Amino acid sequence: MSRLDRSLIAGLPVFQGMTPADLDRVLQQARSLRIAKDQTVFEQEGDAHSFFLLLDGHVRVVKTTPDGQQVIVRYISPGELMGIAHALGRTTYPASAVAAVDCVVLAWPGNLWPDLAGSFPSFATGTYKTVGTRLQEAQARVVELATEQVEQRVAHALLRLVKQTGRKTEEGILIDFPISRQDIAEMTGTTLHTVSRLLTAWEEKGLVKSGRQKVTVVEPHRLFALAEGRADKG
Amino acid sequence: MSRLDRSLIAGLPVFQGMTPADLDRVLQQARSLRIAKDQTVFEQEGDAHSFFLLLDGHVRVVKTTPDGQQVIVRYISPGELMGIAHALGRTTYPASAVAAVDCVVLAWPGNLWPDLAGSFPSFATGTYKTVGTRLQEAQARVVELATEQVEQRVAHALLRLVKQTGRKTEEGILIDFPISRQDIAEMTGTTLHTVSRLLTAWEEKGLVKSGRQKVTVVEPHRLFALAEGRADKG
DNA sequence: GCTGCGGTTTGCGCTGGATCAAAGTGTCCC
DNA sequence: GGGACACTTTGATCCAGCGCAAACCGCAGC
Repeated sequence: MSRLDRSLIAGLPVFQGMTPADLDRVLQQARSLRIAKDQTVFEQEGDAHSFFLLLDGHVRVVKTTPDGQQVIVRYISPGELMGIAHALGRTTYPASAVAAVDCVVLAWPGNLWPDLAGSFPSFATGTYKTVGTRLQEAQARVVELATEQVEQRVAHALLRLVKQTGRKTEEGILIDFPISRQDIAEMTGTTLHTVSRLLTAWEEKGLVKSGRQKVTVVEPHRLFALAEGRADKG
Repeated sequence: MSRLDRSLIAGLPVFQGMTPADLDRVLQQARSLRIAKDQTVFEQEGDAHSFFLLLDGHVRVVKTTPDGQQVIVRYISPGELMGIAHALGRTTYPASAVAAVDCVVLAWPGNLWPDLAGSFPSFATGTYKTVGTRLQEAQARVVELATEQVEQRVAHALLRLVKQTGRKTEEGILIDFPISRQDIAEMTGTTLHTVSRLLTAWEEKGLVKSGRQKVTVVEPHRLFALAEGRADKG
């Protein structure tokens, strides 16, 4: 296996405050993996053998209900940790992770966690901060689902994606990986039909442009107004 | 202030593995507070000055939307931590906590967290385990809200309460604090009207008994079947 | 006991979105 | 170039659950 260069991870929030030597030691324990599009990184209910850092690509974290319905919990962007069940004392993954595009990830054996967290307190703190953010996000989504109408929820979901993975183009801000109506529906608890109708309505109003597995937000501020429930003139 | 006895907290999951001397040292840093019914323990967005352990009573954790709608995030039972924003590197509380009945809590200054976590690793681990559980719960609720009908969601909510705070009576399992239709509605993203209709329907089928701010689950297994979406005969 | 208040029940009409169905369209692959 | 497949659009229908309104009830305080 080729040696991993510390420049891969230096500068990431989770590794802040670590010396180059520390980074090398951490990297020595990791394996680098290539995950093809639509392959799973880890499986819901599966034994939590590893935890991961996404280096490149985009990963969908999905929960499946007993009757087969899927809900997209979040998207992971490069530089983020995933599968960190071990850090929270769990032994199975609570969800599945599927590559939305071809990905590169680093994987550490899960049982290494206590060791790493002990040796590198700033790594531990960084991880817990991530967890805190995700807990808060999850609770925010509970509030959203409990109080908002579908239109607002879809608007919020798009804005979140724009913020997380938006890439500026001349048309507006493009969500930087293939995403279908179905995916958006699974993020917001609605159906692909309703999402499709919303997007065409928004497109007519000039808020977004969208195509096959592709969404570009043209006027984020107006979409935001919509998400907040403020009526949109035009 | 009266000295706090370690028997108050010995045996709680979060303090597992600590010596009596350790417990005393931790307790020395805490203040004990009495919170009257409907008083708030901490406020959403407020500066996270402390973290808390509920000794006695029941606390409602509530998020309020900009337009004033409330969502009940969870109920805290005796022995549980709350307001642990500090442990996750946050500086404000993401929600409010309101006493559902008269309560007794222990409060530690928030800035003591790194100190305590450093000195008592098992306390830190215990806390993170709690956080892990809550994250998972929150995600489970996202899935619930995204995929289930109101009837199933309300059934799930009641079952969760029963498990958490149920007290056996001759009629069935009573939820051990005053809870209104409105409260249940705010836990499940519906209206008190719908909750009321559901409860009367269930009462007719003999699944539950309920009254003013009071719910008793008579047949948990049948309610569970309902929550899972399996039709109920009779 | 009566009165007031907060909580609960119930009826009714309406509508946001789900469901079902079918036809369009972009893209990859042979 | 021509399928074929996956994704998307659009129409038509239906109903779960919301909003509104009004009555009802249990409990605390006077």
